[in-house]
Amino acid sequence: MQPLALFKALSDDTRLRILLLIVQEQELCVCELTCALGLSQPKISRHLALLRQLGILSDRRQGQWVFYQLHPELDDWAQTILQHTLSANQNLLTHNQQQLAQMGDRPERSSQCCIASC
Amino acid sequence: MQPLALFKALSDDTRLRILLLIVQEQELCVCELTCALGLSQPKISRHLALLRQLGILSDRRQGQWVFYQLHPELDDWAQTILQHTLSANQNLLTHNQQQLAQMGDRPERSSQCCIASC
DNA sequence: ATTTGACATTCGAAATTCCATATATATGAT
DNA sequence: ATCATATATATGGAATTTCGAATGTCAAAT
Repeated sequence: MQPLALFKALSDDTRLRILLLIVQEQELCVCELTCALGLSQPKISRHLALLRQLGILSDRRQGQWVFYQLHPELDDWAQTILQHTLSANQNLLTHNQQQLAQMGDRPERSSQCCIASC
Repeated sequence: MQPLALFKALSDDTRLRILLLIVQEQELCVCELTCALGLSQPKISRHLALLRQLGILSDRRQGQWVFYQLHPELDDWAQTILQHTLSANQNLLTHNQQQLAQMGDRPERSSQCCIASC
């Protein structure tokens, strides 16, 4: 991951918030992000596609939902940048986290579920 | 310094290199940057003006030359981001550093000079 | 098979960013 | 004063990015 590519990805408010929220929450689906950011679904989706193509995020489908998380093979330095940006700027996400907390009917995760039924 | 503002500043190759070089070298003047990056003087100058207006760089004039360094009041987290980006991507600047090393007639610094003559 | 909800993609318009060229200013030396 | 060097700014156009609206796709449920 070239520094320039990472910083271009981070130079848009929507993408920056998406990434910091995901760093914070580990994994979020499109509808949760749409709700947390209060933006249209196509807009969120377009930026997620960009972050996926860059190798910053990875996605997994679970039924109707698509969950995004940091790509497991994202360079250490990039992960550190994100982590450090988050912890030094927690206040930025306050409103988004409230929106997420108020959201009803959030989909359940079943990735690390019990053995048999999966 | 808002994260978005910093990342927008870093999302251009010229500005990214300028900043990383300055982090590495502490202080550089316009002609040194022009030489190290192999770009036109107006181009360098325009990006420096932008970084100055954002409060990322500060400048001081010394005779004919204007030297730029990281703004002393730049947020800690921003400095950390820059420092970490540099140390994890030293290879990016190899060519620029060679150009700088080959440059003749580099201006002398006299900021921390002796008492009387200044 | 159809419907529904979640998500992705396409397209043209609008906004932003970038650059090259030209020009202006400041300093030091003659 | 004048000239050369170093640096700054202004302008116009090209290239890139972003967005909204409409449309397409996929999976589960009926």
